[in-house]
Amino acid sequence: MPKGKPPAPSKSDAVYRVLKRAILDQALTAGAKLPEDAIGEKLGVSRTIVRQALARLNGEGLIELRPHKGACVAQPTLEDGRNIFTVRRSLETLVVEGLAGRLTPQQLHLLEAHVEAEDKARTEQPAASIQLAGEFHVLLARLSGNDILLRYVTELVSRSSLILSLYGRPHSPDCAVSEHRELIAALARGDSETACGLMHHHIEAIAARALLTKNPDREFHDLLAAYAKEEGL
Amino acid sequence: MPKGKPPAPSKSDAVYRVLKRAILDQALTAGAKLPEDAIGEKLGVSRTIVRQALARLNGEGLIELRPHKGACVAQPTLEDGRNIFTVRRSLETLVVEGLAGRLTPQQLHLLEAHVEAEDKARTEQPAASIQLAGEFHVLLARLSGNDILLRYVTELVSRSSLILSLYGRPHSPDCAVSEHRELIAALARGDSETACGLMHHHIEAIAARALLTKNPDREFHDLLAAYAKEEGL
DNA sequence: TTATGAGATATTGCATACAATTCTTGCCGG
DNA sequence: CCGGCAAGAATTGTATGCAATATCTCATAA
Repeated sequence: MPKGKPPAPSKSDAVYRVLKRAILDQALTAGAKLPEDAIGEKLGVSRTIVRQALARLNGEGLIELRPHKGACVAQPTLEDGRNIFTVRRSLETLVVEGLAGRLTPQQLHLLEAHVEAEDKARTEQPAASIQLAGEFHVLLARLSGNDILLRYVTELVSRSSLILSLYGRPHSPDCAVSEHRELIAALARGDSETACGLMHHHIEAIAARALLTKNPDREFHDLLAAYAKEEGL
Repeated sequence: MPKGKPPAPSKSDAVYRVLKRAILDQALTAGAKLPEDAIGEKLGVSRTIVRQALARLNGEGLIELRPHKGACVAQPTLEDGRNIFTVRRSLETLVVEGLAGRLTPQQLHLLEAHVEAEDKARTEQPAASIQLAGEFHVLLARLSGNDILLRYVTELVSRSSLILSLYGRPHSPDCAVSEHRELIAALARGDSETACGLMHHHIEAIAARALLTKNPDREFHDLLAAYAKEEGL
């Protein structure tokens, strides 16, 4: 029986997951300060643990870690946003390219069930909708069987949520469920060409929705922020 | 003068760089144990610092971090190797796609100077040759101006070194300098199509050289290792 | 009123001490 | 001679304390 061991539910991991979820749910909005002490006290662990979690989140680009100034939820610039979606487009196209025509019936069922859940959430609980949409892309990457690819896609999807919260229209569903359905259909019939094209445009559509710059001042703000960062301010 | 501040020469970073270099230079061969205490003593820092560096290296896939059992240099499986090169091919093609025809004369000169250094090192100090070949790819990614892309390519190039050391023919130059030259030429004349094709095949060639399985037993070994890992052994 | 600067406060950087777990060694029984 | 077991050693996981740095407060002077 392939049981392995319960993967050592380390405290650091727990804190990491809590913070990540809080960020993705926008309970912690972009730019929010993340003092080690306060977090540790709230969660009942020492600063050591919190520090590890923060370091990991920093590595994944979800928070920024300025020396002697503490951590805060990352505020990706518009350029970061564009870059993230550029890489996402490339990698997720690679995912579907490897998946077309190679999905087992079980895997197809998994995907369809997920999309159905998305559809249901879309009307019943719009909050979870965003999360589910992201998880669809992660699920696709997982099915590719390529762990490295999975890791990068997961990271990029997470960061996309930040982008959306900063520049997207509030509460806009970031993925159209219909596009997910079309994609699954193309994958099922092994039409790699169409599937890649669909994913390509799907990501473009997400990027378009996410990079709306709901606030015109934001561009200016980012421009300044970029210069400020170069000067270490 | 855009000076910024001296980027806070944190001790953790220093240890991280030392260990990373040691791994990439194969001073620490794959599978080598990395006891926190010993490293800390050697480098004159506390375990706290070493731990941070190890966590970061773990995040980048250069070491493995087994709970309560310590860290060791990662031993990527052949499948990991294939996955890494698959993603590299996709991302580095994206790099040249964005670079074709957009390189300034200064940037072109930088690339040519680098290749020249590679060529010189190829005969004079074959050890540095491998490192320089990797840095060429990182340099290209940097010129793309896409920070996310740069981060991923850097990571993948590093991990490729590990793959090469495990499965490649010893001391084989992992990049043909001539291929780098052709690529630069295509980029200079803005021939995106050709440049992408060249990069595509270049990565394929690297993968072929890196995944030779110089030792036939290795496949078997990896197979066992994969199963063992599932059982938590 | 505004700008400046010194002191106070808060937060991070780092090292050390202790607890928990795993690995080693040597003994004992079969 | 071999296998199992228990005590000890070694190594990692976590918490805490001190030092260094940044931030804030507020008084003082132009």
